[in-house]
Amino acid sequence: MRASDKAYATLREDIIEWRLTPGTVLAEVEQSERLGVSRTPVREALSRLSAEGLTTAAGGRGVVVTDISLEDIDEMFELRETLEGKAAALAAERGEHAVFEKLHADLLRAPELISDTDPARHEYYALVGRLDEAIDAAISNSYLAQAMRSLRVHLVRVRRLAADDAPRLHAAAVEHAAIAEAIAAGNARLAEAATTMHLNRSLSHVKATHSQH
Amino acid sequence: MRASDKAYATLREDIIEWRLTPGTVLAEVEQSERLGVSRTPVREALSRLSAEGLTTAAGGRGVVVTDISLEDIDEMFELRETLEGKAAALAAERGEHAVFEKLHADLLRAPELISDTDPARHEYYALVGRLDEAIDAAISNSYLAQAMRSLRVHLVRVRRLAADDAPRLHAAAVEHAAIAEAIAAGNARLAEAATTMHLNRSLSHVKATHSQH
DNA sequence: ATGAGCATCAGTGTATACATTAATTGCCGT
DNA sequence: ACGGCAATTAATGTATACACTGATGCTCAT
Repeated sequence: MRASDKAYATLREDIIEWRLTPGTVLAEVEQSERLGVSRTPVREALSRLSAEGLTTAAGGRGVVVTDISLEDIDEMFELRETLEGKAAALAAERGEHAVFEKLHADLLRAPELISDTDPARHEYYALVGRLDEAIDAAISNSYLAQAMRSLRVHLVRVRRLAADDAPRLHAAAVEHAAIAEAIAAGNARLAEAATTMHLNRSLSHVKATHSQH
Repeated sequence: MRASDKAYATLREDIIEWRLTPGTVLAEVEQSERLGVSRTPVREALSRLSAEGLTTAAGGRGVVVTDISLEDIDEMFELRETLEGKAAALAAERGEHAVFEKLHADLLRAPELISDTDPARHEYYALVGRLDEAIDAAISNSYLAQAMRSLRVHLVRVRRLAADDAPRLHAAAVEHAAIAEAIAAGNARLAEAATTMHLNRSLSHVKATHSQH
């Protein structure tokens, strides 16, 4: 593994997990010492992070971890609704029905995964990730897929803030199942509507839990 | 101006203007000699270009200029329709009407700019650029604006291929004017429809001129 | 003659020394 | 005492030397 990859992965993880909080300045020398590599791979890593929007170049004086405001969350979900709504519709038109029928069935059994002892809900999130990947593959549009991937990075940060509880995850699984079902049925408008509903409920939940802080 | 900025600007320009054709490998030492800077800023520039998608990292062996296939153009316009349609609708809801009334009036006078002697049609493209900027500002959504900016880089490359002729530019100006008018009227659905029409006509024109080669 | 293995080389990956810039602090003048 | 200018310093920006990896081509053995 290249040193720049290591630096990038570590910093990215630290930012997404909120160990590095917004406003923190990431100085090259400081991070190179912390990560045990030289400045060059650190520069490369910071450059990649800034391109993703996780950090922002602060005019000559290092890069700072990007903040996420309440308006940011609204904006992100507005774009997300546009992109994922279109993606769901395209998947309904172009996807393999069998793939989404399988996902639909798996998602209906998701409560088993949530009631599991794993506090991080790895299996549940892996299943939802499989739905995302299936949609990505079905749309046959690398530019749209790329736009969704860029956005997902920021959404993961938001999710870490929301602290999904079991009731919300159960409801979300049902919503995901509805999306998969609509795609499997080849119903583009229904798939888009199901996505819109799911995202609006997610946003409401995020804002509700966020307002408690 | 920093050396890395210079390297980035030069390479970007060369790729967009098709002086560097798809498949060309950009070796660090080679480019550093050509641009008169050391390898470090060249690396930085290539990194930025790859993040934008203008180049693709070819597994350890340098980066290559990204190709644009016919399918790519279809995919780009599919995403563009999604993003710009939404943007036009939001601008109709949130924008300053006066700004778009002014743009509407200016766009109706665009034929004067096209019949001008300037072969590059700087003034015309500057006017269309002002419409884009006005929409960007009106939507109040930095994530959506960012997604459109990322896409525009690739669209400029496509436009260079299409070689817009005067008749098409006249028609496009009318289409742009219709978008500005709908936004000024605060009619979101009309603005989205006008955008859809414009983009479909643009795509047809691009594909028509492209198929001649 | 052909195939496999080794050696050479070209290229990127990393470290570090040096240049440059911008901010902060201290001093001087008013 | 306050404000501005200058010097210092700490950070990034750049260049370059070195390391390492992957590829290509040559040689030797079968």
